[in-house]
Amino acid sequence: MNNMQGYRGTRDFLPKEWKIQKWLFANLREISNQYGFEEYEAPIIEKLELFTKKSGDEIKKQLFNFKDKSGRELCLRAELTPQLARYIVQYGKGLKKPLKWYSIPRLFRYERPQKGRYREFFQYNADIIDSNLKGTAEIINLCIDILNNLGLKSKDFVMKINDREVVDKLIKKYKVKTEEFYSLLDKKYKMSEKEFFKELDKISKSKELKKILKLKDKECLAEIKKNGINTERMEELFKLCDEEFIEFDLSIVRGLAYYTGIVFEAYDKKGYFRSLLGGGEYDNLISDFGGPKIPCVGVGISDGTLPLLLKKKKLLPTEFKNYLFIATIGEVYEKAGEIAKELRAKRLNVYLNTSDLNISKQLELADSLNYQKVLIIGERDLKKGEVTLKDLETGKEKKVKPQELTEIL
RNA sequence: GCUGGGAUAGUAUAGCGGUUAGUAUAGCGGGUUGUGGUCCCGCUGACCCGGGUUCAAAUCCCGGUCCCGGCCCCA
Repeated sequence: MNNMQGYRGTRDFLPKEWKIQKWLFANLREISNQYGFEEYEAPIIEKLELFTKKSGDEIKKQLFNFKDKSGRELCLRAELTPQLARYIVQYGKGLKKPLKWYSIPRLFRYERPQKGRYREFFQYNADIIDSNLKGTAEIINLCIDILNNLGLKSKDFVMKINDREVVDKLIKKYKVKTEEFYSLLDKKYKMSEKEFFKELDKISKSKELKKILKLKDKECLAEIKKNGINTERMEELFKLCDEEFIEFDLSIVRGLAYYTGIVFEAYDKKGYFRSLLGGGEYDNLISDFGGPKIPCVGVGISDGTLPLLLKKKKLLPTEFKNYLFIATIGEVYEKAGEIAKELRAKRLNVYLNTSDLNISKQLELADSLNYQKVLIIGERDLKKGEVTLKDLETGKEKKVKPQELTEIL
């Protein structure tokens, strides 16, 4: 074919695709604002050190890193949280807390592209700096609201919640190896139940633990409590969230080291896709970056999986209406320009024909661009002091005087 | 890092050793030079690259490149 394709793992957003992207962002912003979260931004380029600090040099394999002309080690940001941590360390002293902040960064990861995974992607982030259990509930409710607002209901997704502290207590009580146990939990849904318990048998012979892992949701939590482990925070959290959407699930552990308490992930109910979003409480990140110890909670929603589910559920918008298209016939451009200027002064969406297309072609163009109305300004009519206003949906049209337009439209 | 599949017009596809490389859709032009959507006609437009096998390759073989999946990982 050709070698004009874009770079591996990136996506090209023509107006058609970008409109959907913007629609998604608009939803995220709307709900975030409703929850009183403030938007912020951060540089796409950062010092490499900021990303290797917490995750070690290993992470370099997954980063787009490079040197600037003075030899400084830099990279394209692969996540937002370290930048947020940097902001808090750098500017946090002067900011009243708690902070409820969100952002929709473009992120870059050097990894193999897969379904719903790209090398360049967007990931909505919302965090509460200086948070508590109520804050965690607020973030979870925010996420549920976002998904609801996009048209996803409780039959479509479930918010799975776990508490890392509970997992850690299980690990201690049943004397299993932390890494092995986490890794097994994480893989729970990737294997059959039989396989899972066969694997579990290799790392623990405990009948109690086995029983816990056989149970689900509330029953699982109750069983854990019965075995003397404190599950109070989970119970409190359940009171603060909408039960319709949430579920306790021990297998939600999240990969990263920085989560310390409650963690959560939303999944489509059919289990077609990877997680739709994920987040949790992190208490040590700010201090790890040299700041004070501040409990935080955050969530990330990337544009990898979520649009796949929305598409499957036919929830992506297909039509974006524009308002007024001004078509011209003959030498009327000056007058058309004046009219456009007046209407635009009213903040209306006005497309002014600048082409030499004939009226048929202009109407076709207006139609394909989804304009609701066309104002036809023709030489012949204009001599009579008239223009034609046509409704593209109904096909009806009427003659009006140019000076009436600002009233009518 | 490990693996499976694939590559034909802008897009989606048919063809599976000999085809004027077919179809749909989009684009452009016309039917209709002051009226779009429907309809009709026309035009533009493609076999990823390199090598091999063969009288003959889009088709078979080898290598490359790229794409799409899965595993690992997933902040």
